Order: sequence, then C-alpha cells, then structure tokens
Amino acid sequence: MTEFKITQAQKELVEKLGVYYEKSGMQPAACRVMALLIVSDQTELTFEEIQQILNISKSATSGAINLLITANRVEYITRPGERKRYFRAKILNWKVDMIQNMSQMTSVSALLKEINKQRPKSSKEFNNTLAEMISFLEFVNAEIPALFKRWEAKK
Amino acid sequence: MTEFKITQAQKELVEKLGVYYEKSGMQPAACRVMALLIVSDQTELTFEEIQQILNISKSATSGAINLLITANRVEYITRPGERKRYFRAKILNWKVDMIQNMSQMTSVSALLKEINKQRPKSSKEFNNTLAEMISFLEFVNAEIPALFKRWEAKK
DNA sequence: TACTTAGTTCTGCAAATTCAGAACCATGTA
DNA sequence: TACATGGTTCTGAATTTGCAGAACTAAGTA
Repeated sequence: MTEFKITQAQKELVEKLGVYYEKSGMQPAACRVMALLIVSDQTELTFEEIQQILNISKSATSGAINLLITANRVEYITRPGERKRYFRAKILNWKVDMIQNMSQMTSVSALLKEINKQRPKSSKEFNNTLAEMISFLEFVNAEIPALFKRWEAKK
Repeated sequence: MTEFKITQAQKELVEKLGVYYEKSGMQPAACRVMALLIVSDQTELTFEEIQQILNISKSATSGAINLLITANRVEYITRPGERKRYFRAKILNWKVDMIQNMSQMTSVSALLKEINKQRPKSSKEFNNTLAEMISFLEFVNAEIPALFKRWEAKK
C-alpha cells in the first residue's frame, strides 16, 4: 500500500480548482481527480494513488477516470513490464481545447441567428441588439486564429 | 385568462436555446424562461403569460424569474395603473455581460498561477505548458477591450 | 368589508445524481 | 493451480434537484 500524500496547501488548491471544474457540470469526484492531476507534484498518478489521496472508493475512482478519459481531459500511459496505468492531465493540447471551447460561440450565434430570423420586424431595438451580439460573436470567432498569432508574436 | 401562445417553431427554438443555457448549470425552468424571453414575439411578458406558455407551476415560474433577476439576466418594468410586472431579457447589457464572462478567465489564470508557483521545478514540461496557458489567458483578457474596438471599427 | 390580482412561500414528492461497498473479472506471477 | 494486482460493474443508499400544489400575503378594487 503506497502512502503517497499531498500537503495541506495542495489539498486546498485541489478543492479550489475542483470547484472551478464543477461549474462546468462535471461530477465532484471527477473534478477532484482532474484538479489533483494538475496540482500534484507527480504529473502521472496511478489508480491507487488517486483513490488514496482523494480518499474515495474504487468505483468512484474508476467512474471519474473513465469520465475524464471520455471527455478527452485525461489520458494514461503504461510502463514496460507494469500492468498499472499512469494517468495524467491532457493539458498539452490546451490550445486545441481552448479553440474548441471558444468555437462553441459559433453554435450559439447560429442559433441566435435562427431566432432573429423568425422575430417580428416590430421589435426593432431588440432585434438590433440581437444582431449586434451575433455580429460580435462571429467577429470574435473569426479573430481566434489572429489572437493566437498575436500572442505568439508578443511572447 | 390570457390565451397567448407561441408557434411550434418557436417552441423548438425555446428548447434549443434552453438546452444551451442549461450547460451553464442553471435549472431547466429558468433556462426555458430565459429562452422564451428571447424567442417570443413580445419582448415583455407577464408572470401569467410565462407560466401559461411554458406550462409550469406558479412556484416554478416565481423561482425561475427571481433566479434570473438575481443573476442579472432579466429585469422588469411596470406600466402606469397596472400592478403586473412585465419581464424582459436584459440583453441590452450584453457587452457588459460578455466582458464579465470573458473576465472569468482571469480568475482561472490566477488560480493556475498559484498552482504553478507551488509545483516542483522538476516537472518542467508540465509547468511550461501551464505557464503558456496562463500567459495566453492573460493575453486574451487584456485584449478584450481592443477586440471590441476592432469590432466597432469593422462594422 | 369582501373580493380579485399578482405573485411568494411552504410542504413534500419524484426523479436524478453521486458515491460506497461488494462482487466480479482479467492478467500476470509463484 | 492458487494468489495478487489493477481495475470494472452492479446494487443500493443518501443526497440533491426540480418542481407541483396549496396555502398564504400584499395591494388594489367594488
């Protein structure tokens, strides 16, 4: 039985980051696992370590890990001769994730467009505001690549 | 008893937009109310109209409306001589909302910064990736005003 | 004063979520 | 073959959520 632990300060960071992740609707245990993989000194943790550090059941651990893997937020590696898997946060892909996240705006603006099309002409101010929102969302969406470029340039 | 209704097409838009709002963790009924106030031909609806169109109970209607008011997403007006309130989506403030939403990134990046500070020097690649994320989040955050300006200019 | 209107608040149920515990399985090892 | 390891899956219990229904309140009206 490994007895790897994290410090009190780290525990608090796991909680804080965990709560942040919860806002996106993921279940608490999965959020803690995700947070732990970011906060922990080791970037790669085994099933057992995760379970013990967070003090949750095997089923909760299994469920959380698989959820995160499905959501493409966690991956695992194996080591030659070991059956254990080493789980780690998939943060190297953060740019792809962020682009995907930002691009969700596109789907909203498409929906808002559809809505605005069916709105009566009479509610002019409202429609105009909606049109402005759509215009801005589309603009931002189109600007994303440029945003990355300017960031790269500035570094 | 008023018998104001919405079309089938509108109902579907309310559902779609409602589901979109649900992603942010708000309760279903409140999301439907919000969506209705965007989709409906009338931009201002009474308590009774909302309740009847969405076919929900008074308590659900009351709860949803008050939640939305607290979240600053809905406001109401009154008309002289009438006791009823007319509720409407507070979309005219969309810029403020959007800036606030985007600025939430700042809070995450602050937290990530705190985390990165306590990480061991040994996990170099991980720390660097984290630092890059933070850098990008801060950059985007700083760029928000400029983004609005460029959008205005382009219009 | 009694009644209507416009909503609020309380009670409680039904459904969904989340997780622990135990049994189970698959692979490797002695 | 027996046992250990690294999980997965099933069951069910404890919360939590979301809302209906009914009672209630506050303000205006006849």
